[in-house]
Amino acid sequence: MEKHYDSKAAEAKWYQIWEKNGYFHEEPDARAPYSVVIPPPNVTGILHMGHALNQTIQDILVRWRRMQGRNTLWLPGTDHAGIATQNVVEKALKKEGKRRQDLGREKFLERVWEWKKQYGGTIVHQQRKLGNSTDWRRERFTFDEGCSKAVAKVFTQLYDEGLVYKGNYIVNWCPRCGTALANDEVEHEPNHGHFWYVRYPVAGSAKGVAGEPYKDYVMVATTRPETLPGDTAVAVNPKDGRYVHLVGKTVVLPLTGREIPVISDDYVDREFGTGIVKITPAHDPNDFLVGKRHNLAEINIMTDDARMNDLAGEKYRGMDRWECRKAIVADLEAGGYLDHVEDIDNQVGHCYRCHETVESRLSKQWFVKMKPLAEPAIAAVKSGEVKFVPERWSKIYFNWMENIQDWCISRQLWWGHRIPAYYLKGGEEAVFVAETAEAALEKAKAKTGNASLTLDDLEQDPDVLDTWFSSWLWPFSTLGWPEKTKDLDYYYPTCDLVTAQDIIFFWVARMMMAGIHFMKKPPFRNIVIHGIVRAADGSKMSKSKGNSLDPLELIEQYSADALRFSIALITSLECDTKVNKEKFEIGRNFTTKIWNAAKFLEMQEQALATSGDGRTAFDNSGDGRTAFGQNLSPDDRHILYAADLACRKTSDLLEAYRIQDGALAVYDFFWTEICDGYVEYVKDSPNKAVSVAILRDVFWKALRLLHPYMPFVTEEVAHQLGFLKDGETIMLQKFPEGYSDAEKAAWGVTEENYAFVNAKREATTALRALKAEYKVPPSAFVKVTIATDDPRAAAEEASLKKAMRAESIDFVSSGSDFAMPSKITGFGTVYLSLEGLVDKAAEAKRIAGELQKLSGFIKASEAKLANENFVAHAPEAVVAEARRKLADNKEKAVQLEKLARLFA
RNA sequence: GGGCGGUUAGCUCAGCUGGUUAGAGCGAGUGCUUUACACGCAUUAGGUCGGGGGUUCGAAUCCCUCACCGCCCACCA
Repeated sequence: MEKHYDSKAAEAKWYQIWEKNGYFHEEPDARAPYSVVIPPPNVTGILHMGHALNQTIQDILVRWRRMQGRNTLWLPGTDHAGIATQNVVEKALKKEGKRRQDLGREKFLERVWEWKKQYGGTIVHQQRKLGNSTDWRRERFTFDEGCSKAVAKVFTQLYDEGLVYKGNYIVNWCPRCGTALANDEVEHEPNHGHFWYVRYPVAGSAKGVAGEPYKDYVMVATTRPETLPGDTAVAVNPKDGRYVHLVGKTVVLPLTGREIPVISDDYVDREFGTGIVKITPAHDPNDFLVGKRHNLAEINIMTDDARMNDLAGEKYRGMDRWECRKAIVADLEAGGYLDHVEDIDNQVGHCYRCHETVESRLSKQWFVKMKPLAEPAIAAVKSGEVKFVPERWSKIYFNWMENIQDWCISRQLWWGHRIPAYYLKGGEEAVFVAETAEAALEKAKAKTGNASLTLDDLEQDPDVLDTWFSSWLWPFSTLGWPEKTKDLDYYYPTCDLVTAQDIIFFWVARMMMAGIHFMKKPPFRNIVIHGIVRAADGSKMSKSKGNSLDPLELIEQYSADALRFSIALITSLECDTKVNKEKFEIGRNFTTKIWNAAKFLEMQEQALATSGDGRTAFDNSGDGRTAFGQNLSPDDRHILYAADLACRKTSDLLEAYRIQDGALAVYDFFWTEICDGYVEYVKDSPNKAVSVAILRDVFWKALRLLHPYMPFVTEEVAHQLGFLKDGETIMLQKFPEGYSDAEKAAWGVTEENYAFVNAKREATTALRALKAEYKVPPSAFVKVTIATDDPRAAAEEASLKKAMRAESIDFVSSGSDFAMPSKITGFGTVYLSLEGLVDKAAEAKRIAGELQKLSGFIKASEAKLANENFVAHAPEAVVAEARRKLADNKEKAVQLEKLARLFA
């Protein structure tokens, strides 16, 4: 093996082999399936830390299940991302001095498809760098032919069921993007604005004095004076004694002379502003609802790009909304209508894409009625059919689902699934919804009785559907729906959905609804929610802030395995993950450790080969284990026990989605048990051939346990060490399950032995600590005395001598008594003979401190044991443990007192 | 305003349904070029588990309350 591991070469080589050999791809068969669909990243996207986290978790689960023998599908793909993609292409056009309108719809869409062909694969290539074992042969795109068919079918079916409707509605409108935005797509931000207090004269009021043109008026406070021309009422609270007498009267709308009614409505907050609100149904969502309740006219005074239209009045027509605000305020002031202005802090909505201030606007949009879809989706989680991991997210899900609003699904874009609704040219009244234009034509003929209609007489709705309208079908549209395919039959419902908390509403909840409605089964069994990757200071990573880490750079610097393992180790499903670059050194260091340990094993085997022993004890057939013989040493049996434990633990933890704990378990097994523990033993093992064979066996187990976390280095090492031949892959090896009871019995692998060796190591640690405490150089050979009654102890003399760097070890019975510094361990009391000089005063002081601490513990334990209730109620094991601990501490105290006398 | 989390060692976090003297990694200190590995080995020091109350023989863990931090939803004309 080479001195250093070349991660780049290994990653490039193995990924290509895996993909080419079709290891990521399976076909339905008799085995149990394990399927996962990837949350499709935007086709415009580039890989960021969020993807790295999300996909690492999925790949760990997928590779683990595959090794368990499940028929595994991890389906990749991308999202066509309506606005984002259109923006990218429009930006490119702008550089050529063109707008999309200059090209026209057809040509523009061609441009977008061209763009997609050229750049759309970026993220898909980047994902390969992570080592994702996604089935690229089944890669899908939300705007491909199959997904588009599914979308048309779904829209049509929902329409036929009365769940899709077209309505006049107040929507959030982005004047720059020229499209409606869902509530979730509006970002509210604090704004320092103004409150303009405006007098609306009561109709018929007499002229007033100078500066107050009318005697009787109501005072309205508004933050948006530019919408004034659209007012169709002013409202007061019905319980507001100050104003009830006005209800039913009319006031004159300033600057227009139009008379509008005073109405009463609970919506008005008596405490806020003046308690009188101007009602502009066409430009405010709350006013819109008030208007509906009171049958008010809806006067839309703005154009699509937020300029004033004809209805705003001759003077303001064509002005942009902010200009108009200035003009109207000036005119109100000039006319004596403006009473005063106050500063106010409020929230203003912005477009999540372009950050333009959102305008509430009346328009015709398509909606999906959500209540009937939500109910069964709530029930599926309530019944436990679908589970959230961690469970607490179900609360958030319920909260949203139970208060669900209708979903505005139309978008005024060109890039997206065109709404399959058709109108007769020249009239918008009659709508024909069908999956194809031809089918719509048949409907039109039937409805109108006009058999001579042709496709030319129809025009399709110009709008497209919200991107999520294709994403919510992802778990089944990608498997072939609406066709009845084998894949659909076999892989649906999927098993786990892994995603971040931020798209529970956008995506997860909607997939639940669509899956249940169209497939009659929820789309997945477990919804695994992980946190968000944050910068070291806890803030969100963003390119503009410059605090984001680039996974590709991290791979370049530390390797893909390092990135994956580090992420797995530092990420808990419970909370967000804060990362900085240094965190990835954990994985990098671990990769190096694995490589070096492999080199050690190789060297040991080569040494055996030249000495004639060869690799006799190891046989890679079957599960790679063999009878190691009957006379294994305690250390041999110890590592076998540890390996057995690690296998069981890792599987159990992964089963519970405790990916972090699983990573820690394997890490600890490999580093602490194998490298720090067993490798040190193997170096001087009295029975090298057997010990090296055992090392080889547990090494192979460890590699397979690690493979889901670190696919590349495990594959490379498995081949380097000859665990696998050319043409084989670790990906498809069996995930290790631990040893059988028969094997463990034959080898004498027991928990007692495991504890015994741990105790032995504790004795070594204690001795080293004694050396350090008394400033004895670690390399110095010392005289050691161990007081113990364990009959197995003396047999460990050789290995202890080596580990302790002891010149001699005297084993004596436990009652013995020496005035030497000592430590009590599970192995016995370890004494260090101090032949050198020690600062007596300092030692006495230190010992006194320790004694004090110890007496505190002893007092506490004694009190505990004197407590009848404790003895009566606590489990026996706990009481026994307490007694033993007390005895230990008392013994320790006795030793310390002796030592104290020595230094006195 | 409604909802959900969090507060444990200098930092990032474990600690599952209450039970030894509360753990890990990083960081810090000290000592080691012992031929797998300084991306390493050995060793040491750091915490009255946010405050207060309660339940219990026993609370980081359960309950109440307060404080602070974060996120989500709805938003005030």
